[in-house]
Amino acid sequence: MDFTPDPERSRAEMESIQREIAAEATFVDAIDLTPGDVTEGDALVAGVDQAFLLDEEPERAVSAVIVSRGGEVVERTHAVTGLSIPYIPGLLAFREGGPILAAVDTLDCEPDLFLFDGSGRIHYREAGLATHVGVITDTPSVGVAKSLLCGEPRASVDELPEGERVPIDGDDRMPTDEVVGYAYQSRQFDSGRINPLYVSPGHRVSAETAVEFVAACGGEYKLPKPTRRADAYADELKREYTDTNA
DNA sequence: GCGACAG
DNA sequence: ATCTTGTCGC
Repeated sequence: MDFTPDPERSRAEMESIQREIAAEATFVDAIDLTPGDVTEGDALVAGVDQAFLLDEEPERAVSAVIVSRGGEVVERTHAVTGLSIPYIPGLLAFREGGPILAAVDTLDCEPDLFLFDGSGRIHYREAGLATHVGVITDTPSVGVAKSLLCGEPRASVDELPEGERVPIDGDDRMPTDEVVGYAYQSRQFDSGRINPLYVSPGHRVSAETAVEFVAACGGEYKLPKPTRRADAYADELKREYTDTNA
């Protein structure tokens, strides 16, 4: 089945495709590597993020991918792609999925795990960006979002101590009651007012393991290092493509 | 009609 | 996501 994000689809078709993707997705561990392998340096982890050129017609996206192993960057690549549909909550993958795949396709290596910025199973149809791209590439993937799309934290997420996590249960807007992800406080300074990350399975990883992987990636900031690096790289590229054309 | 809503 | 410098607070 071809799940390539086609922006020309009608909204109903996109939603239908997402249900098919969710059916194909695996929300249990189906990966050889463990979070420990990330720490030990035996896993190739790819961080993916984007920056946008919105003052153009059509708008363009700069998709950046940085692959590291044991904290060392081993490859980085990117793609600049035209965007055809606006951002619609729940349909993010149809706007950004194609551009991301364009960048991933230019990769020389084959990552063992992808970290996407956005949701995975924490999605109305359990098919967020991380799940969509994870299923298409059939590669283990994790979604790392900075805010919650849907689902209900089992407990208050305010003043969550560093390193702690709170399960996110599926709510009435979702087709499941299971734990679809975790609120995870990667960094916390003095008083607890920093929002946690919302980590969810993309494909071939369980919610529990997804958080462990994010924790194993480390980093001195809120975002896991692979994501932060991709973030910085995307911004750097954006500056380049802003003043020039090619 | 009202509220909620990844990036 | 993006527009944007300095600034309030620990």
